[in-house]
Amino acid sequence: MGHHCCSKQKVKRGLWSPEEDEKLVRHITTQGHGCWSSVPKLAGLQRCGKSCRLRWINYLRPDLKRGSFTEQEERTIIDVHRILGNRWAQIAKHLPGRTDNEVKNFWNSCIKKKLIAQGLDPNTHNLLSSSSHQQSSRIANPVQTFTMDTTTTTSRIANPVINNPNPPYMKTLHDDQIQSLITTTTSSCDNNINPNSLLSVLEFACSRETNTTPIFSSNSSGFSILNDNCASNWGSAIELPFEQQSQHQTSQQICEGYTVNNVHDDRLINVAGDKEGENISAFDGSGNYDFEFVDSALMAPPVYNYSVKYSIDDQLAWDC
DNA sequence: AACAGAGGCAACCGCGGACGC
DNA sequence: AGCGTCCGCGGTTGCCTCTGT
Repeated sequence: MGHHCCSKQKVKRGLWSPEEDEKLVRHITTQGHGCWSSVPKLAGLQRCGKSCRLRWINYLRPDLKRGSFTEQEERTIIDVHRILGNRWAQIAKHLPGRTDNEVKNFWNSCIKKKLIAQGLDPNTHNLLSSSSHQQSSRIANPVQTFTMDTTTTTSRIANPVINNPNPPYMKTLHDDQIQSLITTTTSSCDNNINPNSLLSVLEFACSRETNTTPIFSSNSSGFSILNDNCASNWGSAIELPFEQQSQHQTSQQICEGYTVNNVHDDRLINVAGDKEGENISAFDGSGNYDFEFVDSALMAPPVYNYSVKYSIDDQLAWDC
């Protein structure tokens, strides 16, 4: 069965010839694509509009980056996938010059196997050995909205990002423990967070406060926040001197070993050099990280600060 | 050299949402 | 409100190339 958009006409299928590519490129660069369904006729192609669109987006667009994925791109894909799942188009927005199709293919052919080889479930990013119990219960009872419980937290959150399959601090949380950690309070936020992921909890906390979708990511120097609206965001994390940390914090211990400090502070954070102005991370050299989330659209931004305190052992684990 | 199997990737398919009439 | 069309997305397919025997 052909596409409904082209069922009436005789269309060619399969691989595109260089001549067809040339026709399509010439048409779009001179006329723009306009309505895709009219492109084949105007460009003199025996293809359906859908096929033309796909060919242009995935292959002929001039801003596409060709070649292998870099390690940093791979890490970005993994980190964003952990938050968003198989939303390839959203993930691709974090990778300038890459298409959703390319990211999807790379995931299926390469990253997926790497994660499995590391003992991680590519769907949940949790350890394969411990994920089945939690995964099944989460599917059966999906959690849509959360806020953090500030009083009943006793267990450390497992970190799904790290590669070491058996880190000494890794603990598996059962659902009742997760529920004691996180409680549902709001219906206005549709974030679907993975309560096993510290980063996911932080991501939720920020998005709840700012109505944006910051994506936390780990890298060799600590954490970053990948701004969902910024394609070239990897360079946007700024290290702040730790002494700039706010003096007016209200602490929320989200689990043993981890504290999130929620700061409502009038102090204007210097975001010079950060074009998007969306994220800042600071490291004081003693195992304390401080997140300060700033809305770049505001000149005198409300500042939401998040500190995560953890041991040097944990830092090493993040770095590996 | 010939063949088979595996892997990578481009393209297709079907669905759902947005939009206009 | 209902219908048709278009577009974008994620899942899937199938072809081509590579690698091992």
